[in-house]
Amino acid sequence: MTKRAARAATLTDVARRAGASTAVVSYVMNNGPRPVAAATRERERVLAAAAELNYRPNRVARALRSRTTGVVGLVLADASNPYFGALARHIERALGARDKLTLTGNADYSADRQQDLVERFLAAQVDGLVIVSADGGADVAAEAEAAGVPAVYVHNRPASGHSPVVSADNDAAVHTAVTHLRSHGHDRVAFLAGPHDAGPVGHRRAAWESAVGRTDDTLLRCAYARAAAAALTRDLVARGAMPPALITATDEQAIGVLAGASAAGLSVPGGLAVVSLDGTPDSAHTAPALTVAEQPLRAMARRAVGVLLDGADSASAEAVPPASLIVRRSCGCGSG
Amino acid sequence: MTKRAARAATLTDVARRAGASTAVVSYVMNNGPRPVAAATRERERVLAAAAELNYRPNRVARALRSRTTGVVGLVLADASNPYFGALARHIERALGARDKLTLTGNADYSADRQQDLVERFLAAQVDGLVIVSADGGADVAAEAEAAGVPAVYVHNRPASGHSPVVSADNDAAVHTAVTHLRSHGHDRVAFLAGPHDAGPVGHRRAAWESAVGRTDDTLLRCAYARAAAAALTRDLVARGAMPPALITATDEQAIGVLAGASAAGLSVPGGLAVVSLDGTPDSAHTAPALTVAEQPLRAMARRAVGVLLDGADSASAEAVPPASLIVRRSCGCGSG
DNA sequence: CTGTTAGCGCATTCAT
DNA sequence: ATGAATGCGCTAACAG
Repeated sequence: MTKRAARAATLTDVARRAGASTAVVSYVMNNGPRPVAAATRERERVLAAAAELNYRPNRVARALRSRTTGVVGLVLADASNPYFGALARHIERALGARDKLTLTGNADYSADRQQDLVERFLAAQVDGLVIVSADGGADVAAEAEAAGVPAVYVHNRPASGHSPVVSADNDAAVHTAVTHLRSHGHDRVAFLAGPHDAGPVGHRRAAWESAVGRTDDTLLRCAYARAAAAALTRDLVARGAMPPALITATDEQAIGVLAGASAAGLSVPGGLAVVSLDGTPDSAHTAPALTVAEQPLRAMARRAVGVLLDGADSASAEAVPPASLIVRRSCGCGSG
Repeated sequence: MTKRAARAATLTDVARRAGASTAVVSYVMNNGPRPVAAATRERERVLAAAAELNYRPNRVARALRSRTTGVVGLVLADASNPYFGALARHIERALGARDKLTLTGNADYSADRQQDLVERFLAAQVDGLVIVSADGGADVAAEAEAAGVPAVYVHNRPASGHSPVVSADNDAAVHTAVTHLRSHGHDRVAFLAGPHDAGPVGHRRAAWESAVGRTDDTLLRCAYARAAAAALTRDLVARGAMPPALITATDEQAIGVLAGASAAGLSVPGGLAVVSLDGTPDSAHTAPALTVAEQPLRAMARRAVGVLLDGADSASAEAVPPASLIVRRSCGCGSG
């Protein structure tokens, strides 16, 4: 209780206390754009005054003047989904490394809410926008760019979009998964897709079709939710209709399948071999551990931030490597 | 490509186009604080001009003038941890319902990084701060309050802190878990604690001790990570030292235990009954599904936001209910 | 009911 | 090398 909550110190306060002008103090605080005599700077002057007053530059004022906030908006379909959550975490980290603050918003898979969030972020004068949506939605990046704000899509770009997009190599991932399951002697490899074939996850279903190269392998469908996949699995097991080898479009579904199999008394990988396609951290500690084609989320995040801040052809915009197969127990490998 | 990225329209632009003053336009945009003739407002005037120019109020300028940004800073230990991630999601939602934008930062369990984030958020003139740390750290809320910015701790408050804190009722949760396991006939109930007994999770270990009321029940320890718990479990099973009934301090550990048990061939709940104490969404779809004492994360988030924005005694600051037991299969209940 | 005007805190140009 | 003065876009007091 030394001091009552007083008005925060401003540049003017520091200047007065240091017996200097606001211009000089500004030059000192920003190391430029003009030189300041070392004596003025240190010797019982500017720096000292700033420290004594516990001066903290007001970024709002700075933003108004310099037309740049140092804040980037991150629009997510839903951070509760571990895939998006992990992506968000990497994006926030990459942004922080570039000295940007992250304004985060969840659209809950709603195109309207996504639109609203973008509107708010634009009003907040963000320096850029990273958009991670599940599928569909308006071309909000175009809207941002019309307002002079750069934007990047990650994971999914709406059909009508033309802005840069960073996505994983789904074809390679699916191909890898199919090949691995076949190496276990599975002639037929079923696929658990989403409810509709929209978006990049829907694309995986097409990749599976072309990878198996035949038309009689089983195509299963359910929502991208653990509970839905678990229910489907219990039902299939009860009807004796569960195929022996399965690729799931997402980790969420794979985890649901494992839960359903456990509840139905079906052993994995004994009675069912499973490979998933995201490779989020969650997949490493399921029972049994999931074999996955792991998407390089961190590389995707770094590339997205590079493209956003430096343009698509900058050196900082390193390429995204293909998914890599991580062999664990759910496919039948290992001492399971 | 209809228009090249031009300077965004300002209040002045709208005023000029509508043939009105900036004051009137401001009154219209904000519905106040003074009345405006309906004719001026609608009839081919202000609203029309704003729409034609695609006017979007600059919140930075507004913030500078009104000394309030409409942005709240959320400092997290680590959003990758599903417990914190779920909490963050609820907090963002509660903040959105109050028309606040959320600036999110992850401290990665580092006190230094947490300090740095708070500094940045304060410089960004946030209207408030929500701090979710694992344990320890400086009393950053006090620092914020010294700068005139309200702050709330969620989950954990550092020992030296005096700011409001919203936390779960750990004692009740642990007691519930112990009682349930005993009802399954388990005389002894082991506990898997964290590496040190710091923070609220450490508190759970003390609650367990008092709940079992004896000194010879097994106390296990490992890091709050799935991998650590899985490794510990494999080791214990290999040595034949795994107790038959176990309460884990966190869901992360419980999931690790399940993974370890699966890898080691130990059946749950057959050979080991497990109850966990967080109840994050993840716990519902493990194999087998986890019985948990579920923390009311959503209520905690709402209360935190209520306390932050309206003060601790406001009506909006509804109380946090105790944890509720969710019975699933890992304890031995159900048709497992 | 509406117009004019003075700052909010800072970066920067123009003088010195 | 430094100081004085201007304006970023907006809100709200102050005049009509």
